[in-house]
Amino acid sequence: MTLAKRYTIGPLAKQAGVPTSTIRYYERRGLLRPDGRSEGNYRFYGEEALDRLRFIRTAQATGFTLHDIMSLLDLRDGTAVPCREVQVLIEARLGDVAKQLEGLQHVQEVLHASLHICREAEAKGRCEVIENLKVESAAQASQTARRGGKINKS
Amino acid sequence: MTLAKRYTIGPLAKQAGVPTSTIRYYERRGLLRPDGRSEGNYRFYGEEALDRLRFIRTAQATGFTLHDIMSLLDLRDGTAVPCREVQVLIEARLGDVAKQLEGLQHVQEVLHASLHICREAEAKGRCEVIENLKVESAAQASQTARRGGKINKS
DNA sequence: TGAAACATTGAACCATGGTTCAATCTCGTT
DNA sequence: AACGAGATTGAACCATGGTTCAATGTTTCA
Repeated sequence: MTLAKRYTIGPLAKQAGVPTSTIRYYERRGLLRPDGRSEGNYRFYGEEALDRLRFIRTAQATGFTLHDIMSLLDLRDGTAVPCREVQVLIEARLGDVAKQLEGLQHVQEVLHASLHICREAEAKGRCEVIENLKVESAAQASQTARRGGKINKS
Repeated sequence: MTLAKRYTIGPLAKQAGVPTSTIRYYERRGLLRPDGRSEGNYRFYGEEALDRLRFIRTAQATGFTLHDIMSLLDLRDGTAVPCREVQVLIEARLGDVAKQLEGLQHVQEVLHASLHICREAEAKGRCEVIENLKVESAAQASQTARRGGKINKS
């Protein structure tokens, strides 16, 4: 059997690249429980905690809210989740993700176009990007980007 | 000359698809001033206000913060348009968007795979989705996305 | 003239995702 | 034993992007 490494909160935080305060916050939010407590009441964590933290950060970076992430983690943990329900959840997620992808791709196009125009205009001393954004914005009935979380200045 | 239409805040809000409270909020934040006030102190707006609102919503949907949007609007309003600054903003946003796209695509793959496995497992009465998610998350280093604004549930 | 619908204000409130603080405890080292 | 680094707690604080409220004023239409 593998002799499990034990992190206290500091080292874990360092490994994961987040402040300890954030880890405690996640714990408050129910996303990450320490494996246990030491003699002197220090939290300790194993490798999975690191996994979990990375999972959280990744999911967050892709626009899931902490709440969503909780569900995902529940799935991962297999917390009494029958296959059917899992499928429903995953399908819902996939729908969301597809929408987000579409939205983002459109955004990317608009930005690319704007940048291009801006660069060209620079030579002529006249910036038309703004006009462009204006037009594009008028052209869109109304877009939706469902969410997005603020993440640490990397 | 074109007889300018005058919106009061309500109709403007309806046209733009945002609550009036949001329009007042934008005003507080310095993003949108009414063209003037009526006899009875009602705000009134012209067509440009609508443009401006749509611009704001679009820019927001593309992940700019209200603060960034202010800059963009200032640029748009300014006679002299510093193209360089616009470019910097856009480039930053493009970087973010690219990262988000990558992340989302990965998530999509993972979810697809999970769904597939889940469906197969269903036949065998055993759900292995969880293990899969676990593995996938471990495979990722650590992502960063700079920001993202929450936008109205459409 | 009166009611309904809409607008005004400032201030308080909300959710999200955290950070900061003060006072206290524990650990590892010398 | 003592020092510093690191951990503990709950509570307060922060920024962002809004929403809600109460009390009051304005418009519109019958």
